[in-house]
Amino acid sequence: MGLQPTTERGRRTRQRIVAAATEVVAEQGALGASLDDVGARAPASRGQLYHYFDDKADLLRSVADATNEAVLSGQRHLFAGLDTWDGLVRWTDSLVEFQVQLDGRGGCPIANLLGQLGERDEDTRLVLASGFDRWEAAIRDGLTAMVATGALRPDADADWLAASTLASLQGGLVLTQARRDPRALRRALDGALALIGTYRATG
Amino acid sequence: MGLQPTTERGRRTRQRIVAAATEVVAEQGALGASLDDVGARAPASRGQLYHYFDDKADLLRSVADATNEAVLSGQRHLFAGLDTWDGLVRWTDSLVEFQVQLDGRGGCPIANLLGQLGERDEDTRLVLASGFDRWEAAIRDGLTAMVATGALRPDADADWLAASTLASLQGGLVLTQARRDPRALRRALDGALALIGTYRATG
DNA sequence: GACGGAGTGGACTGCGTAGTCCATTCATCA
DNA sequence: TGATGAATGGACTACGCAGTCCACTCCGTC
Repeated sequence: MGLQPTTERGRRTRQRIVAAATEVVAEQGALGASLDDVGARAPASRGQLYHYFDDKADLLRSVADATNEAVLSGQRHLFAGLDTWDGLVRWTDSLVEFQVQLDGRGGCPIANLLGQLGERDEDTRLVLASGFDRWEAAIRDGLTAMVATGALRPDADADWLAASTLASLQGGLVLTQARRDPRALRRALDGALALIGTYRATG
Repeated sequence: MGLQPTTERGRRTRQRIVAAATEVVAEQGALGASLDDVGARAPASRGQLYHYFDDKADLLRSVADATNEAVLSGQRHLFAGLDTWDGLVRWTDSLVEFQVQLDGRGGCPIANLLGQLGERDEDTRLVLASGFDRWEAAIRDGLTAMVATGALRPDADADWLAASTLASLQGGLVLTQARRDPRALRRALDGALALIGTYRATG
């Protein structure tokens, strides 16, 4: 890891670089993003880039972390509602709506980075895996609460359902990106909802 | 598209180049694979590369096609059995077992290419989408047959279940790659099986 | 007001890469 | 056997890139 900034000014510069790099990487891919691009976007000079990061791989690790934050913070307000059936449905609706706005472009930024860097940099892979872990945990917490409140039957396995739901979401995003059609995500999430639905308490 | 070979010798050379490129791209990624690497692996000279392909993007389109073939032909013998519950289970077992052998590395080659090229080359995106289409069709055909034989209830929507199952598979592969743990795929596919299972005819 | 360390700017180097070019070889057929 | 077009080999060009280097500015402290 490069030098940590010790002043407020340095802190802002470093963060500006990471934000710019995250954007450029999302647009051009990790290998396609050049340090010249990042420097121009930030803006930041070569000296600044190498003052705060050891090399490009080090910068990309920070980009992975920032990407986790961007994806998860975009859903934070919906995670809280995952402890009710309606909240679960609203969350899926919101994910689909977001893909509609994007015209089915881009897929999941975390998964994209994983595909580009996962087999090339072990540290980056672990960062991205932790993003998925937090995502899955948010779903699991909601489902666990539903079991606790009796909204789901006690035999519902929240761990399994959460893992399976995140997989449906990720796969739905892959197919949506391939086809430029958010209905692929809709159908995948409907599958996940239907599976969870089989554990809804009757009455 | 570059020149099509007119002789048998040329045909073999072109195909040797595509096979080598497909390997190199799988290992290094699309942007990371250099034409020097491909030429060394085939082996083939610069002149040969540019005799059969317009440029690197053109070669990558053929790589996408070859990747589809490689992934789907590896499962062809299992697709035939997708018209029974046991065959469905065997198919999922085989996918998981394959990931165990790979140590959870690599993910889905089609999805990886999509992430790297899908937003940069529309033709390549369409090639990869057709790979997913064929994959989904194989699943759908099996489920449709199960409805026809009465193994699944008539109200089972084979289109939706096939789309949802492929999404679970793709998402399971993403999570498996992130965590280096094939159990992520196992749980995702168990979710897909459980959903299909809710439509099994009782008796 | 000068000292020192954090932060900055940007020229420069070396190398890997995509793509060009052309001379040469191979295979077929008259 | 010589003509022809496909196929081949490989040197070469132009350029973009990661990474280096160093002079310089900023700013708090004594």
